[in-house]
Amino acid sequence: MTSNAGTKGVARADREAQILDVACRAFGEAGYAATSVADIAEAAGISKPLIYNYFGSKEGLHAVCVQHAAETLWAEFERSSRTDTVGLARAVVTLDGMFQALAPQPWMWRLVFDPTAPSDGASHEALLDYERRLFTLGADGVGELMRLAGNTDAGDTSATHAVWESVFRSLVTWWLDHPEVSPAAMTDRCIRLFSTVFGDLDEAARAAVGR
Amino acid sequence: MTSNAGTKGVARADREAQILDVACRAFGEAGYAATSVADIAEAAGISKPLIYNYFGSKEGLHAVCVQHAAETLWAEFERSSRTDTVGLARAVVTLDGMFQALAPQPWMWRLVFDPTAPSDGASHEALLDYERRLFTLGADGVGELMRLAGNTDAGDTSATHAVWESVFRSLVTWWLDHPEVSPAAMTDRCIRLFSTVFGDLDEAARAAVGR
DNA sequence: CTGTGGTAACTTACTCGCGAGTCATATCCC
DNA sequence: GGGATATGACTCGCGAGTAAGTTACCACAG
Repeated sequence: MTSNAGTKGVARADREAQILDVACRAFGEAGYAATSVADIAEAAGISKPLIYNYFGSKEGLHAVCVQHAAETLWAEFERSSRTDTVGLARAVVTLDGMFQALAPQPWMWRLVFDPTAPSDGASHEALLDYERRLFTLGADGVGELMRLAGNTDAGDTSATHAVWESVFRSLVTWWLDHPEVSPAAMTDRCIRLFSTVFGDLDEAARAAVGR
Repeated sequence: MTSNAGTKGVARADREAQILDVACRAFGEAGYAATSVADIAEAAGISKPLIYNYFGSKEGLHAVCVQHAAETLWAEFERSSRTDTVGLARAVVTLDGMFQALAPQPWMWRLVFDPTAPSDGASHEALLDYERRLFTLGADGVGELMRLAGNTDAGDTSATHAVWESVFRSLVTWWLDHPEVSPAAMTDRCIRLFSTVFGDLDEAARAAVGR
């Protein structure tokens, strides 16, 4: 009986890309802690040592996954931030962009907000860096709104920022838990919710996302 | 050298209570996954097998901890729900009660909302039961507000409920991350934030918590 | 009031499985 | 032949769970 070892004619770069793709899904769907390297190898149809050859360690592979996911999400946040909208309109635009970006690869979200991710090492650094950038973006928006509302207390602003990020996350998470809802329908829902809570939205909000 | 075995004159019930207390802190502060039974035994100044004698398994111990914590939090939610407040006033009362209940034992919160808790078994059942009860309570409040606002869409109500729970959780979490803020100061902060976002609060909200 | 047996409280020193990480080796292509 | 691609079969540590034995307390017989 012949061994299964030996090249299969797949170049390293291609194999790395394939492993990365499989790993992103696995880490994103099951979480870092619940995913073993053997799981990923099996899902990719290769053996465990190949992953170690190419990525060094489980954490090294995770770091690359996280960087990829963070870049994807960050690109979307940045794009939204460059529209000339403010306040709730800006929020709606950002949510709408995120729904569209996540539709083909919903696991990317949980990959970035994985509570079982390691709390040190390269992947942790990548996440911290992403969170810092995201924080700045969110803090700008919230800070301005608070100033407009006449509240300049630092603690209040900090807490409001935390609440806003949490609202954003819960809307995305709710959508991820209801996969039958299209991105457009979810954006409409967000507009309705904001209208219900804050009163009718500025026309700008609807216009910004083409409603 | 003599062995260390043998009773130390501590009755089973007392020892169980002591282990439970130590375990609640450990699970609540580090999370279920990151806490080993040996850690708990060491923190309690006893040996691992004693825990197995009394609680059967790590998960069995966790189940008792979770039940204890859920009962504590639930008692507080129920108490708040029996006040004759509605809308934002009710929210403020509930937050205020939770801050006061958590002040002497802040780890109880993360014990209940631990993302690394097991996803089956007795402790999972206890958490599901708690969440179901909590869900009903929250759904009532949110549903009524949505109806008053003229929105009866089931999906909208479901999403709003998710957002409200997330807002509640993020306010508590923010407070837990700022231990220098007293419960009373945090309640004041919540009142200010709600006022900033929704306009001035009904006097009822302030009166309900004695401001 | 003093042995004495039974039981509850307690520990030391293990087993066992799982998953991260490694080593030696095999096959293929140029 | 030599380097890139690949794998089977390991080691190793950690944490859950256990078997077997040790000590202190207590009820009761003498």
